[in-house]
Amino acid sequence: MTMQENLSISKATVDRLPRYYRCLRQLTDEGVEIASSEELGRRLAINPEQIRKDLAFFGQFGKKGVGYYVAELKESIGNILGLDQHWNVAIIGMGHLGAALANYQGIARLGFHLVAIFDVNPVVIGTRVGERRVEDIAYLAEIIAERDVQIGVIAVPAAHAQDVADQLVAAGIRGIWNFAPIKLQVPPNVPFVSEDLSVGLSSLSYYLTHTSAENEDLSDKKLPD
Amino acid sequence: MTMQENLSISKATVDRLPRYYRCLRQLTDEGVEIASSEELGRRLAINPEQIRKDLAFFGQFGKKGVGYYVAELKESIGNILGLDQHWNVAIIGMGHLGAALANYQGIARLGFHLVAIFDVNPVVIGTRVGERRVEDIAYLAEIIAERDVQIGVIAVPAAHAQDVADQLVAAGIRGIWNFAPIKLQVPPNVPFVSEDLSVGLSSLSYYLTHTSAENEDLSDKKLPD
DNA sequence: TAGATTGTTAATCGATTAACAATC
DNA sequence: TAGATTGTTAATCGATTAACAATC
Repeated sequence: MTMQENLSISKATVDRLPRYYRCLRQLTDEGVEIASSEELGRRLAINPEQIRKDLAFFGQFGKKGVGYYVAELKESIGNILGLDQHWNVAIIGMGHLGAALANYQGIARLGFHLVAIFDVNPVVIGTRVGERRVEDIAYLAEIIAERDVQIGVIAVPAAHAQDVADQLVAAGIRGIWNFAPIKLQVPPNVPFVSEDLSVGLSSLSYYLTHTSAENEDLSDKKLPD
Repeated sequence: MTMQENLSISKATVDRLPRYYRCLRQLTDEGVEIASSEELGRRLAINPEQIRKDLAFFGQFGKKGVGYYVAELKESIGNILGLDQHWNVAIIGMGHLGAALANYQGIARLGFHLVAIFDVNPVVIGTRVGERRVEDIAYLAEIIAERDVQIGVIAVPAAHAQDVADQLVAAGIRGIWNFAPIKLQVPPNVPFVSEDLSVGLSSLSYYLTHTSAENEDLSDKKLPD
């Protein structure tokens, strides 16, 4: 994922927040009510100091000598990430990747609402993915306005990605989650995050090639489930 | 994607190599024979100095006063990434994500060979994905040995990911590309790269929440096509 | 030759880690 | 109170950027 930071919070810090959030959810599920930065660090393989530092950018969430109240911290980080807001999402491109994203539980689990799906292929248009109908991309602007879509997910071939991005921007989208391996050009007020899966596989190849019997542990890109 | 570096090449550098490689491919397709670090930097939105620095870790690939011969540099970076080697890949889990990965052109385009697909679901076992038959995960070890699989791709639900990883390791897998949002525990000699898509979407939410009219440009995770 | 661009060293910048006073 | 753990400042470490000599 790529994103240029603003304010003074580094991208590294922002990228760790979702991981803290997920961990706190798990702790909630396990019935754990209090966790120290040490415990969080153990579970995430992140330095406790790092965690405390990251959190300190946003406020004071812990109790000295005690730790963090899991429910409280989860709520706070959720708010920092904006997960308490109502985000309507549209996916553009119903190829295999688009379909996987449309069915990806993680999106709904984080509270995002998939409200529109688009494709250009007449064979695909009109079919259903989950409970949603695939719309003709010709009606992109119209439907985005109608359904108040804030986030567009680009899952079209690289050759069409910039065009789709332009259309999304023209339609008033607020942010883009891009899966096409191109350098997206969008106005500075439209944040976007790009994912490039091939980087992960290629770098794995690199590590396989360069580590005979060395110790490995590469882990920190991203993960659906 | 996450990976702990070895030797002295930083993960940041390794993660940029695939991007250089893709750019050089595009230049090849465009018939461009020579490119300067400046030109590469423009196309990738990376500092020319950064590019020269990254390449310098591996050797001297350019010609002073001239630039880089595209074909040569592409070949060199391909070799550094180990893309010249023959990698056999198996995907475990034929849910929507697994199916998307099985159909993901990027894998084949980089020269990886998808030689096995596994699932537990009897309904899915025996069906075909592309030209491959989905195998019963019960035969994982057997088939991995038979087909000489080096790379395992974990696309099963988080709850089963560690179990699958253990099986892969026992079967003698050399590296793992993991899509489950868990902290994988594997022996130090088995490199792995983890992808967590939800990080990208959550951080987009963060940037949308924290940048009213600021300028944005988040870009550097990963991207399929 | 003059101009361009690399490879590499030095300077800067930023992120991570260590240390510790504050305090629950 | 004594022990634990935070929040935060200082120290370290590493990565990026700038500068420039080498040279095509």
